[in-house]
Amino acid sequence: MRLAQGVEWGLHACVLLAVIPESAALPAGRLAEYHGVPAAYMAKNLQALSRAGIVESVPGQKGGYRLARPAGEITLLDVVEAIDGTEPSFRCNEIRRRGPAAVAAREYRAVCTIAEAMWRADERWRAELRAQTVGDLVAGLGRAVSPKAVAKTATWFQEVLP
Amino acid sequence: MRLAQGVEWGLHACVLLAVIPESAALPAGRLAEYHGVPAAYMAKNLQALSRAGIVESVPGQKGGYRLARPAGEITLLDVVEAIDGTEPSFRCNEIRRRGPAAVAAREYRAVCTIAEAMWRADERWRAELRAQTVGDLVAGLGRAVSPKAVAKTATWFQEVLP
DNA sequence: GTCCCTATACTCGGATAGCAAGTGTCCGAGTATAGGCGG
DNA sequence: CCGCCTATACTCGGACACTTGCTATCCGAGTATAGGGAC
Repeated sequence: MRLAQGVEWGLHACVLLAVIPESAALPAGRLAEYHGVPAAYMAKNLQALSRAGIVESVPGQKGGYRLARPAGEITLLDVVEAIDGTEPSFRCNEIRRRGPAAVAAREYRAVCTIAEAMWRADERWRAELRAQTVGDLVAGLGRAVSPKAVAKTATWFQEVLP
Repeated sequence: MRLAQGVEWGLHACVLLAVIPESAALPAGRLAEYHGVPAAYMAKNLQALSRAGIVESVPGQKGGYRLARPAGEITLLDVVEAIDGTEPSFRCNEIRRRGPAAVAAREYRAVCTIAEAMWRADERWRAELRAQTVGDLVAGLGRAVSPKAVAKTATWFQEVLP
């Protein structure tokens, strides 16, 4: 089970968008440049975030992307589901209804016990992601990233932000 | 993010192996037949379970597979990791170290905040799977599966078990 | 000097190839069994 | 009648094609900007 690569990029992009001035917008190319990833693919993932209403796009020259709502109201689950999809990781194919022990469909009222257990674990995973927001990540940034990196980022901002 | 198909089959297979007499062994072909799935692919997954020490194989004629230890000591996580692998769903590529804001490797002592959050969610998922055993599934089987299906399974057992 | 218009350059958005991993399959090595033979 | 031996048939185990979905890319539609011209 592997989460899509774009989830990592989407999360980093959201964090970066959360620390720029609220009125400014950062184009996909710049976001890709900052993270050292292919611009075209980063753009694709940003489109997914846009469709989900997490970021909003500003068209035209000097346009780009910015957060559609405060970072504290964007959960990690929002970002993950926007890029990776909402369906649970475990998909029940009801194989219990096949083979020699199969009985009439009427008999299968209770949900498959195995699927139930797997979906419960899935829900735990989602609950944890739902409990944390992009704002929390930004708040914890001070102790996690070195002052030098902060300074270089600030310099980069002055270059790309008008 | 999609869990491998084989996980579902492996779990169902373990449940079935848990309800047959302890000394008996069920070949891969029979397990596949019971669940209505391709025999060759079911065999592949059983091999993974065998490598992980969850089931043990009995070679030769009248051979097959049986649980390597009591069902109560086989967690769902054991089965999932045996088939789907043990690496976490989120893979951190350290993209923070790339691009114009990158600094010396020495500065990145703290783990990436985003990866930390994702891995914590992953651990919640694993903890939930670790808390439930194949034995628990078997215990809950009585209320989940209809008496008719139980009867048909018993009949099938009499055909395939010597 | 101010306002309006036009051309530009930049942006996003969706449609299009490439590749890796999961899915599905096959055949060979090994072993417990069943039958036959000899004592 | 009993024990041993051999041939058999069945099992698992690993190596080989194929398909789906993620990865990566490109080009067209749309818009705010910047510059120039008219008043």
